[in-house]
Amino acid sequence: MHKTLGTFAKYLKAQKLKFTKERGAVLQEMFLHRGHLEAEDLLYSLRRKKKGASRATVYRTLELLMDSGIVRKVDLGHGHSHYELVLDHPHHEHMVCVNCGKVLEFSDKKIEMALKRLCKKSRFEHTSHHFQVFGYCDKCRRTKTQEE
Amino acid sequence: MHKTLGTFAKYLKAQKLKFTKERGAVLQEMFLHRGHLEAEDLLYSLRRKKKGASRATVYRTLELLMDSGIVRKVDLGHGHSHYELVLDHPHHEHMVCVNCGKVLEFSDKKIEMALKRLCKKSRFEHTSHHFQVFGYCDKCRRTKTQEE
DNA sequence: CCTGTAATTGAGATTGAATCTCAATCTCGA
DNA sequence: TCGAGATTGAGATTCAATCTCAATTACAGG
Repeated sequence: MHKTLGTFAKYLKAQKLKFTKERGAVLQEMFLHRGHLEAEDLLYSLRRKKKGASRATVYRTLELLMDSGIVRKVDLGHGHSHYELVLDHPHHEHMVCVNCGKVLEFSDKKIEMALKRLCKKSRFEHTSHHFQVFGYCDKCRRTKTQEE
Repeated sequence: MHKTLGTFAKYLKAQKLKFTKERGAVLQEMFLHRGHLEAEDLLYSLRRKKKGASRATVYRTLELLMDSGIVRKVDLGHGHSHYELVLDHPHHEHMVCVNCGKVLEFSDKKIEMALKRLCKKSRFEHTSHHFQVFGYCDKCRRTKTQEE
């Protein structure tokens, strides 16, 4: 947290932006929850603690956190965004359980290599990608089988 | 088209639903445009031809077309859905140019295999997935380089 | 070809995520 | 400490998508 806070402060200063308690609160909340967080959850979580920040500020701050490389936006196929801390967490993909919503992370060198090769073939300059796999996690798979 | 129309009619009958001119028009429009179509574009395209179908009907019909396996929903990372005909078009992934919006399709056995293996390892029952790659298509890549 | 009924439609309201507006407030460097 | 310029928040707005419900339509059975 301390290090990340420093990164954020440095980023803000470089952009001639200001460090405010609202911005600090949003970053702190991201650390508290870890995992994949929705903007609305973050908003209500802050409200409950009376450390409010308006909806607009939450979204604006998340934007800044992304620009400074502290947070990344995650698409879990829910039709709205989730956010996660980058930290020492390298790029990865997500498996989403369509029954309980659980999210597993994975990454695979073979897939990365294959993608690189495909882009080259299509003369496509890759900048980023999203890969969401949907299905049933171990637990829900078992439950489902019993019910049938 | 004829064959697909038959499939749709059969599906509707089996579900005790009715074949209406609005539903026919939506399916026809999907054939006219091919490629990846947004629901709103489809709506306005129909309106221009006075073969209207309300927004509600367009969305409802797309839902039916998906249930009957004629159309599939595509996530191109735009924050809203696109739709494409399934036809003899097997499953594939998308490369989206962030500059001009062009969409390239690809699919890769190696990636499929790797994914299968990963799911097995995580005891995850795969049902579907979305894979969007963002970057610059050949043309935009060249233009971009010149401008720098 | 009729008819009755259950499905369908469309206009407009509603939802939910996300963004915008702008007057009041706050931050921070000089 | 002061003031310019950044920030905030309440509420309006946008946009995709869904819902509501009265009026309309399709179609199976007679």
